[in-house]
Amino acid sequence: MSLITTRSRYGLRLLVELAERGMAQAIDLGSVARRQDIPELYLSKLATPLKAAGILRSERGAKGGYRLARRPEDITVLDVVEALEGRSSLLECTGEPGACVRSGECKTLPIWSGLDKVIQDYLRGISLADAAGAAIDYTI
Amino acid sequence: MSLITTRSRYGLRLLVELAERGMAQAIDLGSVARRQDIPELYLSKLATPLKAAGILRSERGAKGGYRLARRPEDITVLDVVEALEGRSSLLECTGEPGACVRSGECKTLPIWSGLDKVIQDYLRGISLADAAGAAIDYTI
DNA sequence: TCCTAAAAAGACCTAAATAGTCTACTTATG
DNA sequence: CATAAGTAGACTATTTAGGTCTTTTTAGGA
Repeated sequence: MSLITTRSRYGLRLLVELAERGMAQAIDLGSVARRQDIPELYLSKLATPLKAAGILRSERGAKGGYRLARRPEDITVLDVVEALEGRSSLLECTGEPGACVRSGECKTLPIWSGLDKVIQDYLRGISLADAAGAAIDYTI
Repeated sequence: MSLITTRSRYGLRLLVELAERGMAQAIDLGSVARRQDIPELYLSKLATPLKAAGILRSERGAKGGYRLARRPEDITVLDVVEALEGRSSLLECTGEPGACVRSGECKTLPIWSGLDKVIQDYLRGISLADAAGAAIDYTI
């Protein structure tokens, strides 16, 4: 239950690179892996859920590779994180109702739910197009 | 590198209960553990870093126990999370400068730094007094 | 048509973090 | 001085994260 693991971090770097290179041609993972210093076999495992989420399209065979399935403006960082971390919520107790028997009386649950919302709102507000653009200071 | 583990969740429940019961009398962990359904031995291990962080005070001997070291209004959820998770940042690559050799060129780093800030600002904005009060909807 | 480059799929492995337990010891109050 | 409490540290189990290996499938080009 880690919020941001290397899955999200590697995956986002892959997608930002694809966004930068445009959607015209398919790009093979090996070249991305080399440029980004990410193990190719590991990166290839991240591609599967990204395809399932409708973020990537793949083309097999020679001259094959990956390209974005949608425009960079239409893919948010939240889409990527959810596809790769495989859950919508960062906490068991806020995820499914009934996960915690105390949820009715628990005074801390709203705090974690609120945190969840803050995180999701932030990640939803950044698109791949934003990320691919010039270095932006999101901390302001 | 998990953002919110049972350490933070259990620890916050302990502190909220102490905040609710006031600072007048020391409260023993055993009774908190029973009411909150938390293994007492595990809870007792969380007390140590909370003491070190100046959040809890302990009193030994018969009629001993724990009480808050500061007023509930002056303890934020961020204080608690940092004391229990033992780190200030949720990501290696944003934590220490130089942790990632690519940080100069990395287009995704500012996104994670911004996330870090958003989370810290949120947690810093909630005090134990807030949490102990009536159920608040922090998601609004 | 065969060769090669690329994705697909799934088993497998290792290390680290998390959650929790056990035991022995120390301290303070009634 | 008995007892209820905290202190300290080793120990264990489970899960997750990170990464690797192998085989198969697909498509383009000489």
